[in-house]
Amino acid sequence: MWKSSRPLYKQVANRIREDIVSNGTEGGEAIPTEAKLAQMYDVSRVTVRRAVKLLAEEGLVYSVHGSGTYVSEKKIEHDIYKLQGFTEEMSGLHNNPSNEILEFQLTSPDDAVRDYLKLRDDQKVYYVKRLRIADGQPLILEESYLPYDLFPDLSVNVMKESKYEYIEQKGYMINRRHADLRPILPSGELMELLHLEESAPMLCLEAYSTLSDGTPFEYSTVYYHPVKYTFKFVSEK
Amino acid sequence: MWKSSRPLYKQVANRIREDIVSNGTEGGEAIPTEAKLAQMYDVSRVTVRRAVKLLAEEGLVYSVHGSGTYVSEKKIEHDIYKLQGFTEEMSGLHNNPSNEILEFQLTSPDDAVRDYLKLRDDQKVYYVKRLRIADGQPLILEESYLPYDLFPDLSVNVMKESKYEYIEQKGYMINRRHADLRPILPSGELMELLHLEESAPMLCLEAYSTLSDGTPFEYSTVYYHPVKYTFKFVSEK
DNA sequence: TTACAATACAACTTTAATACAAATTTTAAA
DNA sequence: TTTAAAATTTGTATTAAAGTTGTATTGTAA
Repeated sequence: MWKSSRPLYKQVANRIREDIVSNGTEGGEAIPTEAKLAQMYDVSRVTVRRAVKLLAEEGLVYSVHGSGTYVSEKKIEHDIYKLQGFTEEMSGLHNNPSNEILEFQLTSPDDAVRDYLKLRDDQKVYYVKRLRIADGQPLILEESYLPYDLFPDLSVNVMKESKYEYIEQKGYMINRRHADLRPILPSGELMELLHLEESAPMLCLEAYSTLSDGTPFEYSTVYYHPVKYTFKFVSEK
Repeated sequence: MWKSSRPLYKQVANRIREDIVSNGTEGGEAIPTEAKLAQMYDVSRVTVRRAVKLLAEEGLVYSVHGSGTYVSEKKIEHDIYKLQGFTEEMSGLHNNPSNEILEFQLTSPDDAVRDYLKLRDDQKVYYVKRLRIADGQPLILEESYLPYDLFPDLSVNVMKESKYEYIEQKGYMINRRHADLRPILPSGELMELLHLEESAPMLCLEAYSTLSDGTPFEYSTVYYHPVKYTFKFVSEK
């Protein structure tokens, strides 16, 4: 039944792969348990495990201890840390980046922000307004609101560096970022800060981010330089 | 030929999601209580809670302690990571979608289009200009170029229905879409077609799509109604 | 020696069942 | 109208059983 020319676990891996495709198993769906696979292909569970491990290393499936083995979702590799770095890279302008902190204050949030961050009335937030600069040119204006209770030791120096790096160093697990992208016409202040000559339409991103337990930890509005930034992205089915 | 299924709580989440859509539950309306959902789907309340938590993380619903779980207010959102056609998107929102074909002709592409679609000089393309309408309101203007060689039997009727459905019915596998999103001010023609009163900035998407073998099969420019359409990212870590 | 099989057990997840706490909404009483 | 109690609903915790993956050990055949 089994050729001995190739390692058995590789043959099994190939059969599992074929079956996943031919059955049209969708992303997120579970494949049979290791015990069942062993029975189906008439091999030992050890061999099945080696085969599954191969497929997992390929990225086709992933195993969850105690739960099962699932077919991977075909997702865009989107690094939440680098949404801004992503666009900078696209424009080829990631030279000598820096952050200029325009405002940094502890304040009471307005209702909209309080709502997004799910805060009680007495909770305060940091309001940070910073200009992101590359090659001496202002490219991005960012306004962020961060709950004081989550980041009691937030400082200007932190915001000059990587915000997300700081958050993860504190042991928080970043989970999702919900963002809305919309076109706007720049205000006078915005034109001044980004050194805009003409009032060309530009992109504005409104986002709130959550930790793995669902707690919102940031609400931010980001304004992108109209000429130097277009959003490029690749979506896969 | 195996039974493969998602975890129970994911199935429940999907059923709840479907029921919200099929029942036409409006934003702000409550969904059944966890106890009722558990009874309806014949699962435990724990499972229902996990499912609801999933939907809450997605942003579809939100729960209020002691009160209930409610459907989030929703604009028409365009999830750009889901490579989804307009028809499918709208049918998910039960908005009675339709397409009005403004132009349909076989022509020789200009150099830019020929370059994107990797065509020889003698190859021709369909040029289709269509207005996409939901609930009687024009929402999207799309200009597409499709190679004649790939779709020799393309017709106006096809373009009145779902383009991507047609492509997949022909046995092609859609793979990627490379897109570039940028803000513009609408032209006079655009304002007229989309029934815009004021010259508000709007979004324009330029994209080319490829099949799984890498063949480009479409180049298109899409203009989105500025008020009714927002672009939504959900990035996960 | 190496690859595979067989077995046993550990660690973890899922689901269920139950009880109670906390917040909101409804109802009833004053 | 105001206040207080009751009912409803979501949030949290615990326990338990069954199922699945992870790990280790030993045996077997080429």
